[in-house]
Amino acid sequence: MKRRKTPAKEAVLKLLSQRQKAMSHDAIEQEIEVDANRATIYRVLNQFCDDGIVHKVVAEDGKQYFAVCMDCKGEKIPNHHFHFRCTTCDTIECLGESVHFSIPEGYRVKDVNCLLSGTCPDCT
Amino acid sequence: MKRRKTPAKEAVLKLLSQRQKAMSHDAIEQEIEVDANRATIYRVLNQFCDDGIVHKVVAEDGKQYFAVCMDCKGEKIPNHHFHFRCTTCDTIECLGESVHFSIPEGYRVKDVNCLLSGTCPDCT
DNA sequence: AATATTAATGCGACTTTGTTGCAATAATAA
DNA sequence: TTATTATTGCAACAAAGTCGCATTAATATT
Repeated sequence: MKRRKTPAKEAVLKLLSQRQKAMSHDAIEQEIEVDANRATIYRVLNQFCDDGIVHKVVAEDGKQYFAVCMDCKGEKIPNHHFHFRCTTCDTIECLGESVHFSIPEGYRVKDVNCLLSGTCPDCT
Repeated sequence: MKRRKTPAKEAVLKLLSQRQKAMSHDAIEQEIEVDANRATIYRVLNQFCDDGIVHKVVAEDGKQYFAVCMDCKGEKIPNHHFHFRCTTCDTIECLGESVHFSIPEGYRVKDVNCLLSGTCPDCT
């Protein structure tokens, strides 16, 4: 399926690129420059995820956050480092720090999701 | 507010104690020995959380999982160690291993949520 | 043991987050 | 300029949780 360039896609990607942080659908819809339907935004975001342009983090609030992750460009599973969620400005950013762990015998790890939360420097 | 001993509470706590793992509301409702309304189960679980008897983990699927955590008994914020979610049997368990990290200046960490996922020994 | 107090329950309605089917629209290719 | 089909909007839907309110039932009181 070939991809087409559309206003919605451009706007979402622009917004996500400007912010360095992961945003919820909600925040994206509010701050985006174009009017776009909720479904459209989700579809655009999911497509970006599929294409590896954007990645998705699920926070302790159960919501999905999307970001153009700068540090982990290209990684298919970009969650092996810590993320930080600021509960004040409600965004998530990648921290450079990698996650280290060792697990007991018999466990097969397919995904790593490490999220710290609190307040970020901008909100202190 | 004083707490009362009710069938629903006993059943939930019994189930959660038998399993060593965190279960979703859904799983609890299915496996519980008593009939209980969805709202009731959630209220019971949340009350247990408030009382520090049970704790809650939110997984990458965005759902809440509840467990009587054996290792972190008494801890108010019991998430400073890794959790493991088995995507086959759909339960979460506490791994003993603690989470170590250092964060850049200016960040104030209030909560730690580290979840590995894959398949557990029982499901391999 | 009978009664009063109020925590706990069930029900239904509601919210939020996210997805999906379908017809209409609009990028791209021809 | 037209044909192709990716994308969009809309509405409906689904799942996870929460909440208000009247009813029920633990506990305390007499």
